[in-house]
Amino acid sequence: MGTTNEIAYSHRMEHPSAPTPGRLRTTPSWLLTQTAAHAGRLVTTALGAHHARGYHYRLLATLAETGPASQADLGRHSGIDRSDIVATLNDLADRHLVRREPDPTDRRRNIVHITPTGRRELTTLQHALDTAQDTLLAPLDPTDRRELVRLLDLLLTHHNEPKG
Amino acid sequence: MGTTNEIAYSHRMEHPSAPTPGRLRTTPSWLLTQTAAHAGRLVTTALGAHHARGYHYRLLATLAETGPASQADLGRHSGIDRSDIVATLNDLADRHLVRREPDPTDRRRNIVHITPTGRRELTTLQHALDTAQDTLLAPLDPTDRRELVRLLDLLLTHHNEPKG
DNA sequence: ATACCAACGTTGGCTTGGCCAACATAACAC
DNA sequence: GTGTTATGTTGGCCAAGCCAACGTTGGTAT
Repeated sequence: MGTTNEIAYSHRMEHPSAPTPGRLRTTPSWLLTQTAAHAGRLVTTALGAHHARGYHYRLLATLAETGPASQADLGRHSGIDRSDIVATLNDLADRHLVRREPDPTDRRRNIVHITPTGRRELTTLQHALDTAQDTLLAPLDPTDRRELVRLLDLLLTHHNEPKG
Repeated sequence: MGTTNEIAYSHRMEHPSAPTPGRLRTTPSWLLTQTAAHAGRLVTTALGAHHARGYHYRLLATLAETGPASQADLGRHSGIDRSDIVATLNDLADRHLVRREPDPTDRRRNIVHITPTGRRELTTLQHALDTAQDTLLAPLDPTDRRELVRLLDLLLTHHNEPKG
């Protein structure tokens, strides 16, 4: 525990690359956030090539899966805050990837539709993302990839539905 | 591939909690960023109770491991940008957890020392973080935990040293 | 019916983490 | 000496994730 790490440091050391710490390399939260950062960079780059961000893809994907939905429902399904939904939908609507229509049965709600153009854009983004996944998982064989997905899914499921 | 997902949606559906999408649940980058978000919340909360943020802990931990170091070296070891190092060190120095001294052999550099108080604070933060790790990994048995760490470490190592 | 409360879309703002550009100073290489 | 590189620092940007508030509308209880 309270070991005093008075390591004699050599001034003029020439670290070639980036010698990563030791404590952190076994800290799950550190590993998660760091790998997530790498993943995020890959995804951002992949989507950025098509002028999209993570929220754009997430909303299009959610919309394609659930069908037309209210903004509140979209938020619940995609895990995006109501307020961020608004801004993202504005972007998507400006590019005609999405259409807002009033819900005749509830004048508070908008029913959001994905347009054919939006569906095409989603396909494009999906391809870009698939490539990014491959780059991300490059060092893992198929078995390890499935294992990783399994473990992460376990964590996500557990922390999403606290139930009690 | 291009399957048209025209799912008939039931207006007035009463989703109790948050029905997560399907495409995303098998997308590694999504799983990573989402679990990382959960991890981040836990860490932020844990550290926040002691008025610290991630950068504060990272710097203190790095400092304790490497011993006194220049700010540039700290940045390289911790993976934090030079400019962010400055601000974080300002915070830490204000709370006397860290001390900046001029490097007599190189007047550009500061040699940053962790103070005894800083070391105590680090221990406190470490405890808080350890607890957070347990909360994070709650649904995983020891074998799965080791497996997760192994896989994430593989990814991190691969993406950190591109070698080429 | 009236009063109350909950949900919706929207606006605006805030925080973390991660970047990048620029600049003055200082060290180093030629 | 000239030019290049490293350092600390300032200031700014972006994406993701939040939260509070407000006006409008629906539903519920009285």
